[in-house]
This record gives sequence, structure tokens and C-alpha cells, in this order.
Amino acid sequence: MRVRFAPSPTGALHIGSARTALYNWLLARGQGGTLVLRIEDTDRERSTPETVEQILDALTWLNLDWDEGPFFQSERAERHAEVLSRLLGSGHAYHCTATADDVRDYKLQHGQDRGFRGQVAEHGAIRLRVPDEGLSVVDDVIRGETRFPNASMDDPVIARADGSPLYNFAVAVDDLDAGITHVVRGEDHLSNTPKQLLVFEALGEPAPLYAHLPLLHGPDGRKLSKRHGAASVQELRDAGYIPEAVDNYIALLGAGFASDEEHFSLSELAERFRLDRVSKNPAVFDERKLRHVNGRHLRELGIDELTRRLEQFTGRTGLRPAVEISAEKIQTLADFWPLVGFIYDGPADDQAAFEKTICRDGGVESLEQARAALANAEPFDVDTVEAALRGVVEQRGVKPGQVFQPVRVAIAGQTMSPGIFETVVLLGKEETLSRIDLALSRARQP
RNA sequence: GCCGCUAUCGUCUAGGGGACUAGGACGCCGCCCUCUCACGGCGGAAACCCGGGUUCGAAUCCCGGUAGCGGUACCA
Repeated sequence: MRVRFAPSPTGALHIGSARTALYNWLLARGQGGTLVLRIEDTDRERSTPETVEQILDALTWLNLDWDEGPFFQSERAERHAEVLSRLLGSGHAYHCTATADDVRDYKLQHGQDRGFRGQVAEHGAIRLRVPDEGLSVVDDVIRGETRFPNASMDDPVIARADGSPLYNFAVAVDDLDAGITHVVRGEDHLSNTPKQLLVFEALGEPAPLYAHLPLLHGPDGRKLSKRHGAASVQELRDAGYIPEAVDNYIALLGAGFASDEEHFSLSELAERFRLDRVSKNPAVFDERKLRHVNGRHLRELGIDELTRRLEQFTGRTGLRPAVEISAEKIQTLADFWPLVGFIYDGPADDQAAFEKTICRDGGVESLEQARAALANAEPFDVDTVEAALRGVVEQRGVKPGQVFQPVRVAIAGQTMSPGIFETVVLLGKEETLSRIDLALSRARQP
């Protein structure tokens, strides 16, 4: 089995393409096949070395490796020219000067459901000859047989007037030469498939097996795009999602697994993946569920690995102690710094939080007593700090939050933080007391 | 217009003629846990697009309609 993934490098790796890449990978890895990477780089305006690099980076980040390639469509010009002249010679293809307008006029004359048939010329673009009768049948692994009447298909242009090959031709020749047995791609290619089948037929070669994946949409049911937030793998990465979770989540979007379990590693996914189980319906990308899946994978990483990723994500070092007390509270890498940044950068400046907790009735008194209790806490560890603060609660006869929240806001400058005892201990006695003093003097000012 | 694909809770899905009073997950609501935010636990609301067939029996098979999506390039 030889499987190929052929991204078009016309921008960042779209989430839909990432899923296609993943399914190709799962298919090959699950069945001991070979994964071939082919780059469709002939769109001369949009594909650049940078976009190719971007695509490869994204694949690597997702932990999707390949066995052969990347091969570039543009590097195979000589072979494409050779096949082109063979097809011209055998009469399967012909030169034609017809323009898009000519095709439209032809249809006006012959009916909208009549495919365009061109006049043979000495030069011009090269068109593939489509039979007038019969059916081109795509035997799709996911959808079953879909039939396209040849009569309604236009003779497709397979090379420009300058001789450069077009996608539907080049991809068929490349798949043939690479010995590809399985083509798994987005459903937007389904109606291209009969054209590619015709190329194989003209060459007298068997075509690979095709499987067309349902498309991915945004919450409004339209094609997923930037308007929906993250639309590319790079954006997901920047938003603090980890590859394990992204792989897991996008695999779920159509893999057709039994639904009693849905937390999987890449190798578990490969074990379970069945191409013929893949769903036929388009799916909506739901970032909230990705957040949930990401949280689970994050907590599975372990403190050491999570620290490594967070240090890489934030560009800071020495974060392990903060990771230890906050790992349970974050869903993405991006959630981390807003939660614990105050430990390193000093209290945040949330004026509303300050007024609501410290300036409120009893806030200052609670804080004063907490300060005194913490000053006497020895050794300064979680147990004694907890005992000290709970002592204040008891002494004042209030709810725990009425003591803990003022302390939290004093040391964090915001209403949100890791556990209060752990945070106080991590900060140390000296730093904690000085932050409380600062908050107190600020509260006493008119 | 033409060609094609698809149709189960808001979302992802399970379901392959009787096991369906349609199951799970995310989200939502309520309760519990609780020092905030999370995590976790318990409970709840929430779906078979419509119409015809076939059948003793249809979410499941067939046909039609409708809707959504894709393609319809000398793009990929």
C-alpha cells in the first residue's frame, strides 16, 4: 500500500488539510504502508518556498512524518511533457484554441448539460478527449460508486498553450509514476476525479483507489476561514493547543469511531482507523470541544513535559513551580500566563477586583489579620500557611472567601489564581508580606 | 443553469429493519465538591428535514421534494 498526501502550498496548512494529512498518515501507519508526500506547487502566483516551508513545519508539528518526498510537481516538467506528447500522438488529447467564452457559447448552443468538445487546432492549449457516451464511475471507498455522465463533462484542458501541465493531468501522472494505491483527499476533489480517471484510462493504466473526505466548516456552516478564529494549524499552535490534542480532535471529526471513548493517542488512532468507516457528512469545527480535548491531553503530559512546553510557549524559564500548582487549571498553553504571570511579573492591576474585595466591608481588616498570621507562620509551607489563614477565618467568623479573596487580590492583583496556600508558599513569606503591605497602604489612601 | 455529494440533540457522533422510551461526548442549565478559576461527581433540557412508498414493522431500504455544501478555470 502506497498512500500519498498532496498539500497545495498556497498558504498556511488549513485545518481541513491537516485532517486529510492525518487520515493519510493513519491509513499508512495503521496498515504498514508507505506515505508519500507530494507538493502541488505549480500555482505560480501563490506558492513560494516560504509557504512550502510553512506546510512542512505544520506537518512536523502535528507529528505526521512521511517516508518519501516531498516531491514537487514543478520538478517533473520533463516527464509531463513526454506523457503529453504521447497522448497527443495517440489521439487521446488535442490542441485547441477555445477560450472560456467559447465554452460558454458552445453550451448556450448545445444545452447546459452538454459538455464542451473543442475543434482540433495546430496549437493552443491541450485538451483531453472525453467520450461522448457512457459513464465515468468513481468507486469511492467512503461514498460508494458515483457516476458522472461523460456527455456532460467538458473536454478538460490538461496543459496551457505554453505546454505547462495542469493539476488534473499532472497529479494523475505523478500518482501513476509513484505507484500510489490510495488517494485520500477532500470532497472538493470528487468532481475532479473522473478527469483524472480519464488520464489513467488514456494511458492504459489502472487508477488508484479513491476516498473523498467530507469538508470541514465553520460554525456558520460555511467554509472554515479566519473569520471563525483559528483556521490553520499555525493559528491553533499560537492559540496554545498542543499537537496531541489537535490530532485527536480532528481525527474525531469524521473518523466514525464508536463513541463510547474519544481520548486517543496518535498510535491508538492509527490502530482504530478504518477508511471505510469515515463519515460522509461535513463537520463543523468546534473550538470549545478542542479546548476540552486539549485540557485532557495537557494534564496527561506530566509536569516535566508540560513545563518544557510552557517555557517554550511563553519564552520564560524556571516555570516548574508555577506549573505544579496550575496544571489542573488550564486548558491551553495560552491560559497559563494570565493565571500565574503575577508570580513572576508582580501583581496585575485589576482595579475593579481591588475595590470589590479589599475596599469592601471587612476587607482591610481581613487582610491585616492575614498578614499577622502569615508573619508568624513557621515553617512557611502549605500546611502551616493553610492553618494560619483558616485561623483568621475562624477568628473573624466569616466565610473562607472573605479572607482568601482579599489575600488573593493583594498578591495577584486579580481575582483568579492557583490555590491560595500554594501560591503564598511559592511566593515566599517576604514577598507575600510585602505585597500585602502594598495593597494595604493603597487601600488606606483616600 | 448544469454535474455531483450530503441530511440524527446547538456541535461532533453511535445507530446498518424489531434490542430506540434514539445512546455517548462538548456546550448549556441545576445540584454537590470548593479559597477564585478550573478539575471531578450527580441530575436535567435538547435530535431522526418533509412527503410518498416497500414491509407485520422504517432513524435504518427505495423514490420525490426541500435545504446545505462542492465542482463547473489555459487554479490547485
